[in-house]
Order: sequence, then structure tokens, then C-alpha cells
Amino acid sequence: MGRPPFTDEQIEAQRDSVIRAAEGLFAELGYDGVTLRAIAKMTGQSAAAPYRYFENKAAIFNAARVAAYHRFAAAQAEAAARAANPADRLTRLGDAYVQFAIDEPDAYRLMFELKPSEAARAPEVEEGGAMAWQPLRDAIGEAVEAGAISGDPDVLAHLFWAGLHGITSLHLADKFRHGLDLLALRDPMKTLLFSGSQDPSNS
Amino acid sequence: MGRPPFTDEQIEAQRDSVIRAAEGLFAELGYDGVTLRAIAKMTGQSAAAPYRYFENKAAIFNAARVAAYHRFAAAQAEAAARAANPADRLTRLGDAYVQFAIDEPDAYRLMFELKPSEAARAPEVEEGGAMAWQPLRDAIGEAVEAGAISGDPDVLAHLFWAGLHGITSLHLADKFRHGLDLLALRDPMKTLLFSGSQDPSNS
DNA sequence: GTTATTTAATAAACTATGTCAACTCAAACC
DNA sequence: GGTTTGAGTTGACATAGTTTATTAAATAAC
Repeated sequence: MGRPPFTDEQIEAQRDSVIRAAEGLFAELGYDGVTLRAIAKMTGQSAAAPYRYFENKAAIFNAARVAAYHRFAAAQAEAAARAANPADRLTRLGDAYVQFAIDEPDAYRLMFELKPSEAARAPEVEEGGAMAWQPLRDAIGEAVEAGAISGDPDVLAHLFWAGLHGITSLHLADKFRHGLDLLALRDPMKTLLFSGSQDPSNS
Repeated sequence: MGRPPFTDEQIEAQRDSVIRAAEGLFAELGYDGVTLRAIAKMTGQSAAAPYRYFENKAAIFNAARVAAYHRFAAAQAEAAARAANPADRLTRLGDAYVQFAIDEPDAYRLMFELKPSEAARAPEVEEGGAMAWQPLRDAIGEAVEAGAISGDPDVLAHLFWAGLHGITSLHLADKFRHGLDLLALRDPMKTLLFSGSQDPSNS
């Protein structure tokens, strides 16, 4: 007897609405600019309502970050699945990476711009991150085995990642001048990574 | 008649002590964790004292960021000056870049992790940033002219920057696993950039 | 239908922080 | 000595994260 608790679906819906509000506000206001009161107003609830579904503000953003990881991982997996061979798969993953950052800059920022000091490091976040990078790591491993590229897979994976993240984050930080943009760098970057990794001196 | 205003040196000293306190607190607490009251206590003053020297909290961090840019620029210029030829200069700039991030991770974070939403974009900051990258841009231009590397200088500069920033920021975000660290990537990255940029297909 | 009970949601309070306005007070100069 | 100028303090305000007490809603038992 007594009022029944929300079903898992209802809870999920509540959490989703909070996360969506947080994402939307984060896009234009940044972490500091997002207030719980604004989130609550957006979801049509009172200021303290989110506390029923989240530990605190940081937890809300952790969840938002995990959601972004999932979307990113899905895009990566899809790109990987479309590939015909290991080398093609790497190219597609790189393209998908850049494309995701262009399509969902806020999600990308959420993944990288929330530092441990802002959003306390949580295991769920670590997991989500690891999952998101798995397609790229797998593809590198395959490509090395297939002889498409050579070198230590871990080193190569980090190089790919670093290169992609580097141009992407500079793009998002609006550091490109003279009309030079992310897409203009994509091809040279590709050339660099492939020609470099075929160089036997870097293994 | 009346008490004389502080000399420029005195004002500079006051501003410096505030900036140093902000830097130190930022290192362990992040932007949000730094309170004006903590800064003031660190400088032995009362909470509102910094307002005599800075517009607001954001201005303090803008100044800190400009100071970081200056130190970075000095390190870059020093590295460039030590070089014997254009190709050597590029290598040294890359090494100095990575070394700076290792030596002063907080300064590096200050340069890149304070987003416009947190610290309002100010012209002084833009200037400082431009100055900091000038050595690298110059070196790329020289290296292209000297034939050490080939391609569009702007594209190459951004690629260098992106690669360096990519591995550096991943390092600072603590994303490296298996004992792999920044220094282990430095040589392969160098190989990539040079071998790639010598490839005529990327110009 | 009433009542008891459980849970969602609210409202009000508490605390901390950025910021500001009025005040204090020491230092210089007439 | 009195006056003025400016550095620094004090206390207050507004806002935001968070907590606690309370209300409202929903269902089962009677």
C-alpha cells in the first residue's frame, strides 16, 4: 500500500529530461552558466527536483557526458561497420570522428571540456570513455595485423587520437584563422598519419 | 596634498601576488574552486581587496593566462634561438612545447582550459596567444622556404600545433594507459610530422 | 468511502561566493 | 594641525548549490 514508485522507464524519462536540459543550457552558457534552477524550470519542476534523480550538479553532467560518449561510440561503430577493409576502416573512423565534432560540438565539448575538478571523476564516465574509443583501438589493431600500417598499436592509437583531437579541439576553440577550417586539415592529417605510420622507423 | 597613488611597480607587485595566488589555487582546485576570498587570504588581504586591481574574477584569470602565454612564448623563443637550422628549429620548438606542458601543466591548462564562457574573451588574451605561437609559425615558414618541409605553411603550422596540442592535452587529461606517456609519443610524432610533410601530396 | 502509508515534488532555509557601497585610516601636503 | 587622497576593510546583497521539513498524490487495506 502506498504510492507506487516510478517505474524504471519513468525514472529514465525524468533523468533524460534533466540531461537534455543540461545539455541545451551547457551549449550556450557553459558549465558555470548552467544553474539547477534553470534546469528545473526547463523541465517544469521546482529547483530541488533534480536531486531526486541525481546526487548533485556534477552527477548531472557526468550523466550527460556518458550519454555523449554513447552517441559518439555509436557513430564510430557505424562508421567501422561500413568499411571494406582495415585501411578503409581507419579512414572512416577518422572522418566520423571529425564529423561528430562538427555535428555535435556540444557533445564533443561535454566529452573533453569537463575536467575532473569540475565534474568529479566517476567510474561510469571512465567506462563510457573506454567504450567510445574501442572501435578506433580495434581498427588500429586490425590494420597493424593486416599490414596496412606498422608500429606499436598503442602508440599508433594514441597518435591517431591525438591528431584527431588536436585539430578538433583547436577548431572548437575557434583557433583557426584565414578561413582555414577543420575539413581543410582532414586530408593532410590523413596523409600524415598513413604515410608516417608506414615509415618503419617509428615502431 | 593627499596620499600618493601606488607607483606602477607597486601596482604590478600587487597584481602579481594576486595572479600567483590564483595560479596556485587553480592548480589544485580548478576555476570554480578558486574563490576570491581564498585568493585574498593568500595575499594577506581582505576579500574585496583584489577589486582594486582587477575588474572581477574573470579579469584575474585573463591576466594569469596572459602571464602563462608570456612564459610559454619565452620558452619557445629560447628554443628557436638555440637552433642551428630550420629543421632543427622545428624539432626544438616541438620539444620545448612538450617540455613546457610537462614543466608547467597548470600554465598549460590556464592557456587552453579556460573557455570564453568562463573567462570572457579579452583582446589582451588574444594578443598574448598570437605572440605565443609566433615562433612556431615563423619556424614553419622558414622551414618551408629552406625546403626542409613542403606544403602550405598555414596548414603545416596548424598540423604541428594540432599534433602537439593533441598529445599534450591527452596527457594532461590523464588519458594515457599502459605506462605510455607523452615522451614516448614525442619521437613517433616527430617522425610523422616530418615524413608526412615531405610527402608532396599534402600541399 | 475513509484512512493509512508511501513516494514525488515543493518550499523554505542554509551556506558559500562574486560583487558592491559605505566606511576606516594612514600618509602626504598646505 | 587640518585636510585631502587613496588603499584597504567591513558589512551587506544577490545568486546558486544543497538540505530539510512539508505538502500533495496515489494506492492498498479496512
